[in-house]
Amino acid sequence: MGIYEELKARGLIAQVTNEDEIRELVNNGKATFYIGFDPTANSLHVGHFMALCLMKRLQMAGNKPIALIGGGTTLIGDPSGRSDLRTMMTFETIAQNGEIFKKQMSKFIDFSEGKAIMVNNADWLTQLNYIDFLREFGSCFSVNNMLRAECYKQRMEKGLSFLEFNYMIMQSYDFYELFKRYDCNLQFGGDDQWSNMLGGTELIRKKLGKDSHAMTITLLMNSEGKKMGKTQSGAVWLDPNKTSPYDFYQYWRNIGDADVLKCLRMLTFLPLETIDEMDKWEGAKLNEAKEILAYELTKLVHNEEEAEKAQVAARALFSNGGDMANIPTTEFTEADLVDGAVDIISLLVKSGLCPSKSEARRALEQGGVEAAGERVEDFGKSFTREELSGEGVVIKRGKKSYNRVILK
RNA sequence: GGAGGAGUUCCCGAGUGGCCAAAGGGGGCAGACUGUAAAUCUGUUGCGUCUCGCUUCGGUGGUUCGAAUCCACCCUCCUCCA
Repeated sequence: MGIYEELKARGLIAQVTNEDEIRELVNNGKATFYIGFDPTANSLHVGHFMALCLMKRLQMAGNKPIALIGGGTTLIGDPSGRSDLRTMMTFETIAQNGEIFKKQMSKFIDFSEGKAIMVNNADWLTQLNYIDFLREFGSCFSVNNMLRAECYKQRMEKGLSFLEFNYMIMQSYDFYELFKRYDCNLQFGGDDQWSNMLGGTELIRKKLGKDSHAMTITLLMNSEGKKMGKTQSGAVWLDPNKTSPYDFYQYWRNIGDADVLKCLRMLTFLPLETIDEMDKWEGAKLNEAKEILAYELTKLVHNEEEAEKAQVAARALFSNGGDMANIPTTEFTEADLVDGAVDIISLLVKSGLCPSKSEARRALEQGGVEAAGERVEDFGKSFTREELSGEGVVIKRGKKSYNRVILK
């Protein structure tokens, strides 16, 4: 089975420009492909992770990846998949984010000599001269066609600025530039990028008379049709400071039954046969598959040690096995003590279990708080210096949020 | 440039002088049930020194005892005309 067939079996491929030619390229390690990452935040998230995995798989099959940091395109803002206007980002923020992206990517992709390259489209996009560019490339794009693209259609009602309208042209130009510079013959991207990517292949055909290809990755949706990797409090980040390995592990551990197998196929490097075997599991047995998924992904994104810790902590909290040493902990100091003790509301807020005192009160009222294994309903409950020293106190908010508070 | 319409809490959306911290729905959170799943039912959902106070309805000023609601100016978006 070639890499193309494997990608297909894993459900990663959404759309392709020409299946036969792409299969030929990819299976024989003849593709030089690129994926663009717009540095809109100060960390990569789960959505990017999929693309990184895909790059890695293709790299292992002998193809050459180009990671494109969208330092230039981010100055414009991609309207695809968004219903609202993007807020403009400063040049400095974008540059900083780009640097962070670089570091995070190097963990997954081998960027050593000749194996892969990383480029930043700010290098060429910011050098463009408006009039020259319009004459040279503006003539290649039909506004009529662009407006037919799905990503713009959705925005016709809500408002689309000329700035954002240009995004497609910039992305198309990127592909053209990479094609010329590095013989990049294939572009990958999320399925919402399809129209932008076709813009590139068409531009290359018009300007250079050459064929190039595009392929989109299935967007990771859950069974309810929502993008995965998003939580109420935002994206699931790859940066351990933004999403702790424990939370990362828990995100996958809590995934819906209907989505486990899909995630195992798309995101892990477990052999397909192993995954097909798990496909036969049903009911409570699926919980094991979730544990495997959570462990594998935490290992990939962080490392084996962190995955182990997260698993031990989770088992300690949810199934009375393992030890408490690795559960998320908040340290208090003498300065937090009032009359030698800390009240429950402060503990809930400072440990991050509740975002405000009002909410902490509510949680207590509703019987959603446990401390040291006992339900707490009294607002005035407090914990003394002695209780908080040593092993500390494990506080539980709701069914799944735990935090150990300890006095240092 | 002209004419009309809109901007409300996490999201959608009601509210057109006091009874408004603001209906309803979605989402979130908590409780029950369970498998750390889904579905369902119940409660809850601005902040705080919490039977009370403070801050919110695009922005800034104003009218009024009292403004999300009225007035003025500004900003943003939509529709039609140019």
